[in-house]
Amino acid sequence: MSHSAVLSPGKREQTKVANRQAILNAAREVFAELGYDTATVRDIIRRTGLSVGAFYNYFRSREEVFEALADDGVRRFRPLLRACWEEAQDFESYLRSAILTYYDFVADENDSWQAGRPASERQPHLNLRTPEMERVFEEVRESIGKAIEKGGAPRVDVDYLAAACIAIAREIGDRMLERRPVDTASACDFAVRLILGGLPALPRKA
Amino acid sequence: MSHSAVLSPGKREQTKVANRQAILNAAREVFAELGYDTATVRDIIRRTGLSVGAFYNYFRSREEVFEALADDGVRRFRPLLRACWEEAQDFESYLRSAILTYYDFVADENDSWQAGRPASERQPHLNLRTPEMERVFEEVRESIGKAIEKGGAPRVDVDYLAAACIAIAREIGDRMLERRPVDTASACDFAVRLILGGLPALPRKA
Amino acid sequence: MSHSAVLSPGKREQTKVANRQAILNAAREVFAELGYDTATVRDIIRRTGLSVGAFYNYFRSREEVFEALADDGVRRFRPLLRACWEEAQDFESYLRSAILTYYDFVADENDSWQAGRPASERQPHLNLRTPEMERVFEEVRESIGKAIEKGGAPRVDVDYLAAACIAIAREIGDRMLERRPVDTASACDFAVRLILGGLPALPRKA
Amino acid sequence: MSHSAVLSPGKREQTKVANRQAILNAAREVFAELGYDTATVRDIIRRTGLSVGAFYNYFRSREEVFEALADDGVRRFRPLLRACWEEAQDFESYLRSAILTYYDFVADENDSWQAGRPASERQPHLNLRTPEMERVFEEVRESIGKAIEKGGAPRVDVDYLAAACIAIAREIGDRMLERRPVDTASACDFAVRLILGGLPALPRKA
DNA sequence: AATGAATGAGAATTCATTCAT
DNA sequence: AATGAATGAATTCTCATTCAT
Repeated sequence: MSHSAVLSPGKREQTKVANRQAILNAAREVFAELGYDTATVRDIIRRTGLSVGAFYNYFRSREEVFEALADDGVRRFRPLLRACWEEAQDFESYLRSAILTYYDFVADENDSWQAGRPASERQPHLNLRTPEMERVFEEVRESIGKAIEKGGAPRVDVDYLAAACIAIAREIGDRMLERRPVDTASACDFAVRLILGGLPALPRKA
Repeated sequence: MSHSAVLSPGKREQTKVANRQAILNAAREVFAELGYDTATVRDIIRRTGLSVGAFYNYFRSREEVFEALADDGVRRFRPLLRACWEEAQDFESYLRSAILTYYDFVADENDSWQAGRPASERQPHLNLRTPEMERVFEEVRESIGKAIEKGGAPRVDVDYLAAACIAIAREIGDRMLERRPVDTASACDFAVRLILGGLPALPRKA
Repeated sequence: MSHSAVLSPGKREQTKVANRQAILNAAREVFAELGYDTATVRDIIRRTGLSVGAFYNYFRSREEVFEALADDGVRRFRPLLRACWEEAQDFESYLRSAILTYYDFVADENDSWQAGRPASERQPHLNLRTPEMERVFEEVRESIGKAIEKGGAPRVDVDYLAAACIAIAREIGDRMLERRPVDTASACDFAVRLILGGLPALPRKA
Repeated sequence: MSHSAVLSPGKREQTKVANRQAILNAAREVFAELGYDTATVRDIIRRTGLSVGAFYNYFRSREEVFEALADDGVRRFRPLLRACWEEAQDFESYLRSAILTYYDFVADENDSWQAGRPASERQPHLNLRTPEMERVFEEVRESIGKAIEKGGAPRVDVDYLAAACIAIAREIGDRMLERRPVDTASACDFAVRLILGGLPALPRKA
């Protein structure tokens, strides 16, 4: 309902782009709510107000929409991440800006998913293991790997460390989204301190 | 023919309990290999030598077997975790023994899934996001929360911290299982040091 | 309706065989009435009183049932044709017995398709281009080829001749089935005379 | 772009009549290549450079285009056949000219379907059971019937005979098209001799 | 007229679950 | 209990046809 673009207003081209986007948005939602394998084409189009047939005008298969979704995510995220990399002076500053960028990104996505829907329908436990997010994470993992190698602690098990950083960032991120207000700054601070100094370095609560 | 559960040799005298266990084991395997949504009831019973009908004698639905699987995991894991708790002197010793216990547990599960199957059929990337493991993690999360509150850093954001510990332990655990030989001790060491002291505390590679 | 075997009577094995046969029969009918490409799985199972699912218990795909149908036809027809071959003294006697055998065969098939159905539902124009019949014809074509080469007119264009014999036999056969009573003997006589002596050799009508 | 039927060069100034003809031609091709049931409306219009919508300006349905195609075929063929009829002195001369006319006709159609396409894309087995050809055959059948009744062997089973003549002509015709070079004269000779004198009358090979 | 996106009925196939034996 | 055939709703995808532009 909320996305039904369709039918009358605007030029052909506009509708086309809008419909494609409506399907992508719906797919993002459905996938976050139902999980990758459970989400069906009908689940997706039901939210768009379009017909099954229309779906296949925009995407050749169920697979393809998830591919496109993933591409879409990285395409928007990659440049942000690259900027962090280029502006970073050391590992810490890179880590901090990368994680914050990620948290702002997901907070934003989350907002747009939840937007315009009654509190009763809010999805508290969005599944962040979307194909979109997986791609974003591959991106992050790689850049953390490079940052570690370049920046400082070279004799450490980089594979384990990158995996752990991702895990921390992702998990704290999930929790962050469940709190109100969503506070990306302090979540980021927590994650960075944990990675850099462990338990003793964590911020004390008031 | 018609009245005994035959087919796989050595399962000749399956009692009711044994059949139930056979289904659980098969389900664990199938789920680890195929993933929750992809695994079908027929995939499961095929490995047991039982019939579809028999499946429904032991479990009311496909759902239920996964529920039971989860219960089964915790039932076996909980006592081990409780022992850690009771023997622990401080947060560090608890953390170390809890994580090691978890790593030994999954390494073991993994072994038994892979046992008796040709190297060519080994599943390198078992899916550890089984319902079983999710429950085990809830258990761990809770105990970490309690340990933190009791043991040391009281003014820290416990929810974030427990989540991060879990994330680290789990992710490092996943990576550990993909290496040969599977080295639970050093994986545990890595995880504990990261949690307690962050990057500077990590073990250096030779 | 007419074929619904199903459900209660008889042993499991009996039902199984009967159902498989019911599907084959229904497929033969449907294909004869609707043509190969138009016939759907639902068309077939509708006549059996079975469910879609049951169809896939017996045949792995829509393709497979048509394969099986074709096999089934040849399997029954081939031995009859072989007998003609072995008993034939010359090309004429072979031709005559082969064509008669074929006419008896299709008359029989036709009977069983039409059996037990009200006159109003009789299908006057059954499509004999079923996969079944195509196979039968390949069989016949080959044997005519061999008979020609062996039996007599060696310097003739065998490929053209065999094709023409088949065409004559098939087409006269089609017409024969539309007449009442179905008279295989005189249809066969007509075809054989035409092939062996052309127009002048044809039987005069009373 | 938006107002002229473009795409294939040389079709720039398509009038209504020309578009209609373009669709018919495309349909003939597509049907010969793909078969009646497999050919889709989109297959057809793709070759014309027109749009789906345009198709429905010229034909009310997929059915209708095949109807029209059939009509088109007879409309072109009927006068040729009538000429044969009028010039024929006896049954033999009629038969010979009618069959030759038919062979020239199909050889021609076949040429135009294959024209301007690389040898690699040649369709060796064009489907001659098009609605167009079916109509042509009805035409031929009828005229053969009349020729027989008028010309000579009156006491023969005309229905069987006409059917057989058609069958021979058609089948030999199919084979003829698969040979190189396409030799309509000798194919016609073969068919006529077979009809008029049977096996003994056939031409001997060199 | 021409365009091509939208529609939705219908196709093949899968699979959890039931039930007669 | 055990068996496995039967069921039918649900899935992905296709395609003739309609209709707003």
